Amino acid sequence: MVSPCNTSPGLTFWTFWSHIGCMSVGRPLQFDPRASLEGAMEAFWSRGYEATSLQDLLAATGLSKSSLYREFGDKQQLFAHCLDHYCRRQAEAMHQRLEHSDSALGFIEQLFYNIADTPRNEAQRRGCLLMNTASEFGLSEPEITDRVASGKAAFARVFRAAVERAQGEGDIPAERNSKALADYLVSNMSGLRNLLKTGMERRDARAVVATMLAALR
Amino acid sequence: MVSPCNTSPGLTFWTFWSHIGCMSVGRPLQFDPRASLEGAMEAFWSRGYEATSLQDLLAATGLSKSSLYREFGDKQQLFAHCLDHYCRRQAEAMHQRLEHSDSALGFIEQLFYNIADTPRNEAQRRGCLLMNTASEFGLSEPEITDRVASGKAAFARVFRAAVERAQGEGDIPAERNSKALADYLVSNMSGLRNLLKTGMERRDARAVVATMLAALR
DNA sequence: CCATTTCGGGACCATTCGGTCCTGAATTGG
DNA sequence: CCAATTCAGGACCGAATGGTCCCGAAATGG
Repeated sequence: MVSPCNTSPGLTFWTFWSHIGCMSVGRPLQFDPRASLEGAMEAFWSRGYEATSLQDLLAATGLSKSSLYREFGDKQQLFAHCLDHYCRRQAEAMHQRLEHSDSALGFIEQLFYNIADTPRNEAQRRGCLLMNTASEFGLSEPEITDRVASGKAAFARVFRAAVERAQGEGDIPAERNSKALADYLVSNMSGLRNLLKTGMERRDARAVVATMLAALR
Repeated sequence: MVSPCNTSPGLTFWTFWSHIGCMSVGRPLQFDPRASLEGAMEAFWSRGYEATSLQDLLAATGLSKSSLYREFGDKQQLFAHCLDHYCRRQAEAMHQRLEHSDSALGFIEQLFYNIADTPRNEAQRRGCLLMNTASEFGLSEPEITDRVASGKAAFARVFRAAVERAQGEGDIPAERNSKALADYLVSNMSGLRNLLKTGMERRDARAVVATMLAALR
């Protein structure tokens, strides 16, 4: 009986034997867990949870079935990891873009117009994995619902920071409730992306964005 | 060989023998096709397309497997009928409520606040079947995509009528583009309902609605 | 070179999937 | 009562589902 030592970054955990040290004997990982996770995320993002089969996941990750189960557990656990990864990645990217933008309102505007400009094909108009998940699962699976809630909160936090910076920059009235505006932006993000899935034209989408932005002033 | 005569209202079709007349010999329908369709619609509405099994549909319709297939065809055809039925029913109900409302803007406000007030449980926060479908299928299945597009158009039409009436009543500036506002309302309907699926509190949802309504003025 | 460890692939599992079809019962008009 | 018709239920189907497990191969530290 030896201290379990998993070399995978994401799933490593430490027992009370861990101070002994983790001797890496045996065959090392032959794949990049991050890349595999990313691949699975892409698959779920494109097709949703139910419609993504294990076959799809094997193809997307490049793993064998046994490797996938050993590394990520069952389908739902893998999905949970993908969702977390997506939210962290996406929220961080938004945060970065906000930081490097000289106008917070400009950041918001560009973000939404970029979404409105999404080309009209299936591969690109796949929505937001987080809100897709909210739509598919709703409040049915607590395991998922919790992650969706915290993911949504992460997005809202970035939006709120953007709103408050825009208020400091004089682009949004200071008396507006930044939390409500942040939720409003999340709502419109979801709504707009969903509308794009109905096949809406680019110019119509841009008109919706313009209308939505008017509420910020 | 006799002229096929289907007593079901939804699926009746006429051959070139139909002028002979449709003699209703044999055992008549033992179920109400409308009620069965409604039941199937409820099931799809609650669980989505993929997650709803034939077993679920049999339970929801009260039909035997053979009856269901004879009456509605396969799962996807049944779903298409349910989606059409939902859009017709829902758009008509909205239209009625608009007609009987003395303020078009009030109609819009009440509609959205009612959504925001949806109790926080799984059964009630199941979103809008149309937008759920857009989310689940996206642009992948042409058969579905077309229906989603026309369903969305039906909703937008009601909203547009409401906006234009509100403009006539002086509640929305006449120079605002009613088509863009209508799409904006559809977008927010979808976004708000999706946000509710993340477990959002009632008061936060109402704050989002208030923000969204501000864009109309 | 060897003992140890974990790799990857696939055989195998029961279950469920959507879907077809057969059969006896039920209900009709004549 | 009979012939005609179509009902409802379930047996049955192949395929695919998510998931487990075994085994030879491979890569390690000593």
